[in-house]
Parts: sequence; C-alpha cells; structure tokens
Amino acid sequence: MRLRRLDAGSYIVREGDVPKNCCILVEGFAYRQKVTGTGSRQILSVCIPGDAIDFQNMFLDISDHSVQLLTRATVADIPREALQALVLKQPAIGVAVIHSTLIEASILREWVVNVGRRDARSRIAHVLCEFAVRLEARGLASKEGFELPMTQEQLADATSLTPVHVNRVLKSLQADGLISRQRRNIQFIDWRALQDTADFSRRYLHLPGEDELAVAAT
Amino acid sequence: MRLRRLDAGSYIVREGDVPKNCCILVEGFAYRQKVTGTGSRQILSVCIPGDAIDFQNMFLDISDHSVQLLTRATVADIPREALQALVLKQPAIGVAVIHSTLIEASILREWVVNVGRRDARSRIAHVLCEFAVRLEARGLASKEGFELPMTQEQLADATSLTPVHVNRVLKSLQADGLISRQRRNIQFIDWRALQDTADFSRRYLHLPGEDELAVAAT
DNA sequence: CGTTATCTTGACCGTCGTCAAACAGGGTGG
DNA sequence: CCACCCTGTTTGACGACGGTCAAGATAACG
Repeated sequence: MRLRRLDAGSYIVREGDVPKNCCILVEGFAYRQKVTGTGSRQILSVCIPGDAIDFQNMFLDISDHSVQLLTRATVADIPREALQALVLKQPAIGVAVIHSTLIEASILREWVVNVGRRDARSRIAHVLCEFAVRLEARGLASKEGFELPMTQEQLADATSLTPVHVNRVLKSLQADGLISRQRRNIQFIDWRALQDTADFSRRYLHLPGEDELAVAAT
Repeated sequence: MRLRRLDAGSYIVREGDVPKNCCILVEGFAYRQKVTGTGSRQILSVCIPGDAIDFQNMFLDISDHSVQLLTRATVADIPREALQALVLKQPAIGVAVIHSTLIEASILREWVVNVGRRDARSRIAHVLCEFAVRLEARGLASKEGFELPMTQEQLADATSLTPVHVNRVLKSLQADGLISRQRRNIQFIDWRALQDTADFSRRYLHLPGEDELAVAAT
C-alpha cells in the first residue's frame, strides 16, 4: 500500500485500461466519467475522501470508464493481487466489498432517475442534497453548507445539462431563497425546501440511521 | 431454495421492503424501476433469465427500488441468511457475487450515459443492441433478431422518453432500414448501422471475448 | 498586470413532450 | 361467430424546456 499525491485533473484510471492497483481516495475529490462517440461527457459519480475508487478493476479485467481528480488529492494504491487474495482468505472483507459496491449501484440507480426523469431544477437540487448528506456522513460538511469542489461545467456534465443552463438554475435557486452562494461555496438557506424541489430522500444512500439530516433541524 | 411461478406484472420486490429472500430469475423477464415524487417512472435495468435479481437485498437492509415482472416467469428464492452464511464460508461465492454486482454497476453507468447524453434515436438503438448482445450471450436470441418483451410505454420508461416519441423513433429506424418489426418482434436488417447510431460498444457488458457479436458477420 | 478559465446574460431555435383522437389486435362473453 | 372492450400502437398539431451561439463580466493565476 503506497500513498501518492496527485494534481487536480490527473487520471487515476482511463477507460480501456488494464489496471494493476485498487485505489482508495484518502483526501480530495474525484469523479467517474464516460465520453460518448460524439464527444459529450457524462459524469457518473463523485468520489469523496474515504471512497474506494476501483473495486471494479479488482475483479473486472478492463476498465469501462475513467476516473479523474477534481482537486489535488492523495490516493492509496493497493496491488490488485493482494486484495484479491485478501478477499479469498478473509470473507468478511469480501462482504465489505459487496456492501460498498451495492451502495454504489444504488446511487447509480438514483442518478439514472435523476438525469432521466427530473427537470433541470430538481436535478441540480438533487446533486446538492446528495453531496451534503454524503459529506456530512463523513464529517466533511458543516450544517450550513459546503464548498462545491466542481465547476458549473462539471456540474452540467453530472446532471446532463449545459453549463449555461446550470448557471440559470443556480441563480434561480438563489433568487428563490433555497441556497446562497459565493463562487463555489453553497449555503443552505432552506434545506427542507431544497429537498422538496430535489425530490430527495436519503434512503438510496443506505447510510446508518433513517433519521433526517441534522441540517433539517436548523 | 424454492421455485415459484408468477404472472406478468407481479412484484418481486417493492421499494421500501425489508426482504427475506434472494431471488433468481429462472425463466421470463423482469425490470427494476423507481418512481419519482411527481409520479413518473424510470426503468433502471431489465433482468433476463439467469440473472440474480436481488443481491442488493442480501446485504442491504431496505430495498431502494422495485422489481416487477415483464412476463410470466419462474423465480427461485434463496433465504437471505443461507446465502449470507454461504458467502462467509465459501469466499469463491463471494467473489462471484462481487463480479456480478460490478457488472450490474457497469451497465448502470452506461444507462446514465444513455439517458443523459444521447438523443432519442441513439438511446433506443442502444437498448436494442444491449438486449441483443445480452440475450445472445445466454443463447436466447437468434442471429437475426429477438422478441422484445416490453411495450413501447415500458421502452419509453427505460429510455426516459414518452411512448409517443418511442413510436416515432421506432418507425424512423424501420424506415431507414436499420430494423424491421412486426408487433414486438425486432429483426436486425443492418446490425452495423444500428450499432453506429447507438454508439454501442459491448465492452461495458464485460462478457467473455472481445470479439464482435456474431450477428455482425451476417 | 496581462492571460486564461470560469461565470453570467441575452436572443433565438430544436428536440422532444403534451394533448387528443383514431386505429389495430386479442381476449371475453353473449 | 360477432359485438365488445381493453390495452397497446399510430398519427397530427402545438408548445415548452433546455440547447446553441455569442458576447461580456469576473475572478484566479502566473
């Protein structure tokens, strides 16, 4: 297990790679992405500190998507074979891997719904809610808001919109008093209303405790 | 392990359930779905014979989506605890579960791209291609075409379109000589062209052998 | 202090949604 | 065997959400 510091924009995995390591995000943010034949990009999920980046590559031979750093980050590499052997020797670790992978799949299902069946306003509100809850669960966000580690263009690629429209929606959410923001810092003015417009329920995140996000109490 | 025969439309799992069984689809077709707060439905994946339906429910406590039968089907139930114990005792089974779950996640990623970044024509062509390849890999589709086990309305919910638009696109694909169809039977007239308009590559299915679908040779 | 990435705004346009009606097909029962 | 219905498919007219293009404003950064 080896630690590496990498700059924003570095690739951790590229689509088509035959990877040798399983990579854990110790600090910083990353995102998974695919690019279509016509050149448009889709962001598939955002990795936050503590996430395992590629269990995929531990058991599948060729990577079906790329992972790129959103910010400067430190990652831990674990040799593929070592982890494979570990899973066979310690079944409890295998169960942990299954657990983590299933949650990732659940989040992907919610993303399909998000880009497929919600309008632009709900979509953006939804990713903001998801971020907030996931970050809070790891103790990385305060109750009031958080620093969004992505540009509006990246937010557009995560929500299947255009940067222009993302900008319009963000301004509208602000104008309606749901959030406030200066540059990338998002503050939740009305968390309840934001959840409502987002059609957000934290169930799909499968976090321990079914209670509402603490922010709701404010 | 118990076999059950169920009618089309039966629910195997409902969102919010606390399931007791892990279910395998022996014969027939099913689909995963979620419904938004405004009532629109998104189909998340289609299960074909041989698919494990809910590894989710084996390790996560509450179901985040529903699974409903597309056709009459027979399913095999395995008690949740039995399978959990089996994974701990036979790590190789755990690895198989991980493998299957990772492939499912890969397909979900492709679906995010499909509904997010492709136009209606490519989207529909893409699900047709995916079906064909997955069915063929299990020996369930001939080289010429297959019986699509879903209505145009369900196809619309799978592609995040409206039934009306699905109909228009299908007719257009037919008019352009890519497919032919009578009722739900789809025949591939020009498989290569269909793949091209679909922006389809089978890599994300992680099937053994990187060679093209046999249909391509015809 | 210039250079570049990012954000912001406006005018216009197109893909796809909406609404509504007509048209199969395929069971069912009289 | 035929009327009947119900689900699914087909078609058209119209509208809207979000895309496109282009320009200007505002940071970040060397």
